[in-house]
Amino acid sequence: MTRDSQENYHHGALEEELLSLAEQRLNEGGLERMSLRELARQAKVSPNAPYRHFASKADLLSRLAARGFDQLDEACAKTDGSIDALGEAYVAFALDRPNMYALMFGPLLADCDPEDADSPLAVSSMKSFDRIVQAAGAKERALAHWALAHGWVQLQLAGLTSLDEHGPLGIKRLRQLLQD
Amino acid sequence: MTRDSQENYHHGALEEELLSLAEQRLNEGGLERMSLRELARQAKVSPNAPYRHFASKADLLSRLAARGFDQLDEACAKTDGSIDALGEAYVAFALDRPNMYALMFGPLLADCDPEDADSPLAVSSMKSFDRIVQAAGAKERALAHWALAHGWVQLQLAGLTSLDEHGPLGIKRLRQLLQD
DNA sequence: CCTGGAATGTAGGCAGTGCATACATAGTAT
DNA sequence: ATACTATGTATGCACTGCCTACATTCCAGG
Repeated sequence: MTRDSQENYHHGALEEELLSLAEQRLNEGGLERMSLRELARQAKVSPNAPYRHFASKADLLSRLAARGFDQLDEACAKTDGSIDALGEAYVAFALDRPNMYALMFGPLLADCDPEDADSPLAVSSMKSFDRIVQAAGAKERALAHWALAHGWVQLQLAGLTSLDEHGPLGIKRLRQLLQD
Repeated sequence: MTRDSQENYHHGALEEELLSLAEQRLNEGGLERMSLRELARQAKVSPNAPYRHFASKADLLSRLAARGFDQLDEACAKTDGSIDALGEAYVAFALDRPNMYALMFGPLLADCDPEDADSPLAVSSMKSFDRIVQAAGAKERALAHWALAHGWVQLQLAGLTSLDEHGPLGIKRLRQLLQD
């Protein structure tokens, strides 16, 4: 190795930068076009360097999803804690970061769940769930509200809601429509 | 080419077999492990043969998703047409074919929607939507019911519902929980 | 019948990927 | 100073989607 390369042979904070780059790339482009090799390229590092910090690509994505749940929880923490306010913040977050939201509720979540309960993703997702439970008062009620918000988000992201001529719907309105 | 290969040089129904194999492989294994080349291998055909029937892998998957919507619609058609019965059938279908359901509501749906409205996927998904609208009586009401059912399915598939100690919830119960 | 084009298959190759193994270098505790 | 560990590089393998070129088969119009 040459002399001057000694100064940056070690990156110093590769793990953080990789996650940050991945998040950026996820929010702009999408999940399909993201590869470990390209992340390494952007971090100006060899193609295999990421493997010193992440066991696999799925591991990297799992960490990223955990970060997403943390951000979601942070956004929810800024509300007054009522179910409606929480629902608004939840939907706004998902619509603002559709790719991140898709990743968070992708196959990674279902896979990691049973295996080890203290993986970053399991921990962060549970924290989000706990907040919803607290706002709803009971687990079953929390599940119901979560299901409605989640489904509503998904339908909007899939473009299925372009047929409502009566302006944008809110969660409260959806709940009303469910009562007749 | 040798003499005996003349009899099966042309497969005859490659398109249908590829879709069928893909569906099978999707329902068993999952989407990640499915590759065009492997489908071609299973159909005993050259790696590039699929490209005579599908413009790309995404095209194949889009066709497969359309098939999924057709199957969903078929399952819904067997009910009495009430919202509750339709919801039950909907949820049962999704839980029975989780990977197919995930594909149907994956990025392909959002992508194809605006471009051309008569792609197989757009046509089949709209047909499903129309059935829900008819059962619900109005578009907005249909969207609300759809969102609840869809979200509930997703939460179950993600394994987030393992915390309900009070036995399995139904959609009707969920709707009750939303009313207080 | 036969013949020319369209449909459908094969052959080979390219760029890119995730990942395994082996090796080099930098930081750190003793 | 020296051993150890963390972090990076080099090389390579098997695989993928997809491109271009070529071969074979089917089928309609003379």
